[in-house]
Amino acid sequence: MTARGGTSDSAPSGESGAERISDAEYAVMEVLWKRSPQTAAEVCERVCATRDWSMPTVKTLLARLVQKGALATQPDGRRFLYSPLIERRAYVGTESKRMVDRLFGGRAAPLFAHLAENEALTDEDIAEIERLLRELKK
Amino acid sequence: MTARGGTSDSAPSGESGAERISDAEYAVMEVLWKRSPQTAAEVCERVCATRDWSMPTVKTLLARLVQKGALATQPDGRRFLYSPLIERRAYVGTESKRMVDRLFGGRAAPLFAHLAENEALTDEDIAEIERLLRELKK
DNA sequence: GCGATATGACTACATCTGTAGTCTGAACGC
DNA sequence: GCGTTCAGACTACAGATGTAGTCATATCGC
Repeated sequence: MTARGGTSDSAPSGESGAERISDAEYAVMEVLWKRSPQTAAEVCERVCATRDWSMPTVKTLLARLVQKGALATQPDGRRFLYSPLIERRAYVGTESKRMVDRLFGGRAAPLFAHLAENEALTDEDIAEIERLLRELKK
Repeated sequence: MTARGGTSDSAPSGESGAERISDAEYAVMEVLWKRSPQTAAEVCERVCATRDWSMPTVKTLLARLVQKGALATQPDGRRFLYSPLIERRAYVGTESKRMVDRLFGGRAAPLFAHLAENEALTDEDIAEIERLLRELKK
């Protein structure tokens, strides 16, 4: 939740460390969750045009993610191959829960009400949610 | 909305300004959404013990929120009475959507899948969501 | 083998956020 | 009226984040 806010106390994925992954860092993680390992240059190819970043920016973000324990490095000649150390689903789960806790006191129904009101639910979403609800009731 | 991260571009509630409300600032807004107008001292009474903050901290957060356009001030003698300029529901809606956009590509069903997996859905939530689904299908 | 180069290491700086201290003066209370 | 006090205004500082530049060097390629 984007309230951005520095000194938070949640782990990137609940594993180790206590740092958060920032928006910019998350964009880098997304690239590597899609495909890894990759080099810094490869990551930049995928993200620099859309985000209007330059290579030094990506390198900084990668280094910070390594520092935070979110990425692993594997030497490959003069460069590193970067791989995620946290799973996307774990990260997404933690962040989702954190937002629900923060904005909705941990309750999912109010969140759903909000999304429904704002027409953020497609017919597909509805069908999928109904399917999930059926499974939950088993 | 959590990835904390400074220079974001979303408005507190889509009204004016381009600043985000941080976690700490949000705690202050919550107090004033519950009851306003209130003075800085009153806000501190409600939040300083639980957050282990002192009065200067609250005053800073209030001033920043005023600067961001999220709070209005009404002189009352030597002090101000603070009131929200943005509605909680608007803020919560924006933040929810932002997170769904960011983590789930704007789709709500995957979010529910995550919450369901993590047992974040109570029986009450499920019943409520079903009710909302029924209304949506009308 | 050697010059070129890519890339990590390191640095820079502005802004935001978290937390709090200091000071002044208008309001307050006696 | 006057001393006191409270609270806004202002300041401070550390850490996080966004964005990027510089440099040294090991690897690369010829």
